[in-house]
Amino acid sequence: MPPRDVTAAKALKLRPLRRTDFPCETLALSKFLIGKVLVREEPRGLLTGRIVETEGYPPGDEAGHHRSGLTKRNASLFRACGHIYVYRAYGTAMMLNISSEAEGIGGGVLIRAAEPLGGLDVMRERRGVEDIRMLAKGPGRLAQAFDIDFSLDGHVYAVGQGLYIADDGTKPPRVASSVRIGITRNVDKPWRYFVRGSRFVSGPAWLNEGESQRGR
DNA sequence: TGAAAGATTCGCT
DNA sequence: GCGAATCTTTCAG
Repeated sequence: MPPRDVTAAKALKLRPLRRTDFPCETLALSKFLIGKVLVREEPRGLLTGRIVETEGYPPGDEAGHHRSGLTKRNASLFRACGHIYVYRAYGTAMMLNISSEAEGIGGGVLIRAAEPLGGLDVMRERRGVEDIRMLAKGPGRLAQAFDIDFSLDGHVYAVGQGLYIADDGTKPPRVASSVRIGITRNVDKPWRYFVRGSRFVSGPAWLNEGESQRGR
């Protein structure tokens, strides 16, 4: 008989994706994840949110943590695509990534923001805010709302491991791209992807209107 | 062993 | 809207 989590997911009409369903290429995976549902399994129930913003850090990208080769800290980025990489930036914010290239090649996708769908009370309690738009808008907030920590780092992505991605059958949203946020190298590469018009996307408003509407 | 940088967030003006 | 807080890892000497 299936675990309770799986039953609950079924009730939400979620179809958990397997690791083999992911495209094994950084930018393809970045776009693929937009519109999918991030699911966190925890004792109090399922936390769910639709992914509305990602950033790709392909092999050779000077802005990626894998730029200086394999180290103890970034080892997860060099694992086969579908491994979870978690790290802390600026001492306070946790970031959730998924490795996106073949074993031995450094590359990853950062999940930057999500639209909360289920488990809102738990998220509000963790985040200490009521506004639904503030629950998972930005990588650090998303990680806090979904209780992401180092215990997930290095795990192979798999359904039933506490964290997975699902498809709820909705049509893929219109995806726009822009330059990435918060980096100092390769700042001109348009490897950030987001749902145009979503209020749950982080970053300055002018960046989220889409590159085609910037007027130049 | 020390110094510097970093894929951000929060609070205050 | 702007500036400070915070901590781990990495690189250089």
